[in-house]
This record gives sequence, C-alpha cells and structure tokens, in this order.
Amino acid sequence: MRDEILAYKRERILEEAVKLFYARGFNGTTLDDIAAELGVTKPFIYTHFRSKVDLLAALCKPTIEMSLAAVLQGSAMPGTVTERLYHAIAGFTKVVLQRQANIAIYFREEKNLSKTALADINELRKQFDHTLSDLLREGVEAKEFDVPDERLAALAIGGMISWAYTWHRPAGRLTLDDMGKEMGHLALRMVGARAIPS
Amino acid sequence: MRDEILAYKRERILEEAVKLFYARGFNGTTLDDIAAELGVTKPFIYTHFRSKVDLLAALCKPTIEMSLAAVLQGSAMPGTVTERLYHAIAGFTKVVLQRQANIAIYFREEKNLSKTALADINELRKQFDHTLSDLLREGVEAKEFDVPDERLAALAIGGMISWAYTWHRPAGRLTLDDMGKEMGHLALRMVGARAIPS
DNA sequence: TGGGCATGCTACCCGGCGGTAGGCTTTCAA
DNA sequence: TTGAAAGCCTACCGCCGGGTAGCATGCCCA
Repeated sequence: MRDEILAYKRERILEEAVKLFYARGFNGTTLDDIAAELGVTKPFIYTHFRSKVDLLAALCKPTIEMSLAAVLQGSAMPGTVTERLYHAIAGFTKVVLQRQANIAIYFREEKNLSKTALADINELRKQFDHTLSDLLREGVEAKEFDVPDERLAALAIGGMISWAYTWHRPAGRLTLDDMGKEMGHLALRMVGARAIPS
Repeated sequence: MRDEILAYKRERILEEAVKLFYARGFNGTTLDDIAAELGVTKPFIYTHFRSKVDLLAALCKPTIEMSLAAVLQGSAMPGTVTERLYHAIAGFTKVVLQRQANIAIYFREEKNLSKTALADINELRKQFDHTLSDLLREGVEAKEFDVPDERLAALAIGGMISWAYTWHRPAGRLTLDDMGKEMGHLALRMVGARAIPS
C-alpha cells in the first residue's frame, strides 16, 4: 500500500515531466514548472528523484527497453523469417507511437543524460540493431529476403520507424495497429520479401 | 574585401558553433566556449550575431534550404519519374550526410529556435514534404510506382534518409555517393518501382 | 490526549551564463 | 603627426534555476 502510493506519485511526476519536456524541451522546462503543474512544490520532486538529470533518464530508459523488447518478441515468434520481421517491425512501430513523447525526448535530449545512463541505453540500442541485422541476415540465408547490405538495410528500417515520432499525430486517420501494419509492409518491400496478406 | 573578411569571420564562428553544439548540445555550450575555441572573446561574437538563438537559426536554416533544393532539383530533372525520385533521394541523402552536424542540431534543438525562425523553417519543410508526395503521386499515376498511401510513403522515405544523421560515420566504408545510391535504391523498392541499373 | 514520525512546504543560496558598457589599440587619411 | 573611427577586449551586471536546510502540518499509535 505504502509502496503503491509512492509508485503512483512517481508516475505522476514522470507523466507531467514528459508532457512538459516534450512541449518545451528539457532546458526550457524548470522543476518549478513541473511542480506547479502537479500542484506541489519543487522539493517534493526531490523526494522521488535525485536530480533533474535523473528524472530525464527515468523517462527515457524504460521506453528504449520497450522498443528492444518489441523487436525481440517479434523475432522470437514462430513462423517464417518474413512473418517474424513483419511482427517485429509492427511491434516496434506501436511502441514508438505509443511512447512518442518519451522517444522524442530521448533523441532530442541525449546530450543531457549522465554518462552512466547513456552507456546503459547505448547497450540496449546495440542489442536492438543486432537483433534487426540478424533477422535480415537470416532472411537472406533462407532466400526470403534480397538485400545487398544487411547493416544498412537495418539502419534504414530502424530510421523509417523511429522517425515517426516527428510526424505522427495521435488524432490522425490511422490507428496504431494500422500504422504498425503499414510500416511492416513497407519494411518487407525494402528487403525484397514477398508480401504478407493483411 | 571588407565584406569578404566579415563573411569569413562569420563563417568561422558558425563552423566552431556547429562543432560544439553538435558535441555538447546547444545549452551545454556557452558563448565563452565558442569564443575560446576561436581564440577571441564573447563580445566578438555579438558583432556578427544578435544573440545565441540567432546563431542557432543561422546554422540551421541554410541546411534545410539545401535539403529542399536537393529534392526540388532531383524532381525537376529530365527523365522518368523513377529516375527523378532516385536522384531526388540520392541528392537529399548527400546533403544530410554532408551537413550531418547541422541537421542533428536542428532536430535536437528545434525547441530553442525563435518563433519566427521556426516558422520559416516549417514552411521549407512543408514544401519538402509536398515535393516528395507529389513525386510519388505522379509515379503512381504513371503506373511506375505502386503505393497505397503516398503521404505515408513520403514520410517513411524522408525518415529513412533523415535518420542517417544519427548513425553515419564520415570515416565509414561507404562514400557519400555510394550512400546516396544505396538510399535511392531502397527508396525505389519501397514504392515498388523497377530498379535502376547502377 | 500527546508524542513522534512522515510528508511536503517556505525560504533561501549560489553559481553559471547571456548580454552589455565603455575603454584601449591599431589603422588609415589628411 | 594627429585625429578619428573601427575593432576587439576587460570587466561587469542581473537573472534564472537547480538544489538544500529547516520548519509546519497532520496522521498514527499508545
């Protein structure tokens, strides 16, 4: 009970911080701003986070973990490589769009992270890239894909999806699922795979 | 002569600012840092730029203009739509990689730009998106491309290229031209166009 | 009813940095 | 040789904002 309340308060701070960092930037947002939005005061935040930079890391890292988890889960599914790549991409797309603000903040404010937080996240990203590259290589070996350069293709696909944080509007015409499927199909085309019937 | 010297000094300031903003972030770099790197002092910078924010705009805007120019030039070339898209993408890719630091700074520090500078740049980006979308629509009408959703495909292609600022290493194995060609081919695949022999 | 602990607030500190005022040096024209 | 203007520097201001010390409030348990 005690712990749940604590965790809830922590979550509320994070929520509000995400909103403000997303709208005004990390350096354009003061801790007083966040506190005011929550109807509390600055020292309250310091009972949950050691510093402003700590707060930043706390809102970036889990999102990167979710991204990695999505592609890992997709790539570990049963089915052909084509199907697995499709699901990995669709899943990753959904994470990016669901956590659009967190993703945006991470990419914009990377330079403000502490050395250690940055190192942790870089490790996750490395695993992410390898998972994608490996999937592509596997597809090439299975003769399902046709790409001259797996590393480059993996980066291109990753970029195509990640970039969505810059233009996606939650109130847009497509649902999250639709977006995931569309991106999945575009990715399959890029690697020269046969289309999956949707 | 007078003007050339003035322009040269301005360029030097911009160069150094790009280097430092890229490495440490806009807010992580002080004007004293830039001045020190140039072997001058802070007031010197103020004889060439009205403010730190002004400096930021001066190093972002021309790069966005170059990006737009590249796709406009490609799309206005003689040849089939497929060829024109290919050249537009290759050209854009080369701009992104050549001006990697400026592109990175722009995307990261957008929130620090003045309202007016931001409005100017947004106008350029709108033109950019339209140019790409129009090219895709034209290709569909000419039966050279096969995409269900031109807007989405344009955003996906734009993202795939733009994203390169996050991973490109100038000392990497591929030259600028190679990268442009690779990206051009990937883009053609995404829109279902017949490959261009390289 | 009262003691003590948890919780969050008031009030403050202080360092960093964008921006500026005014002076010194160098250059060039007459 | 001198006047003056251009160019750059020294020295400073003032605010903003991250972070903290110590107090008030209220709740729980005896």
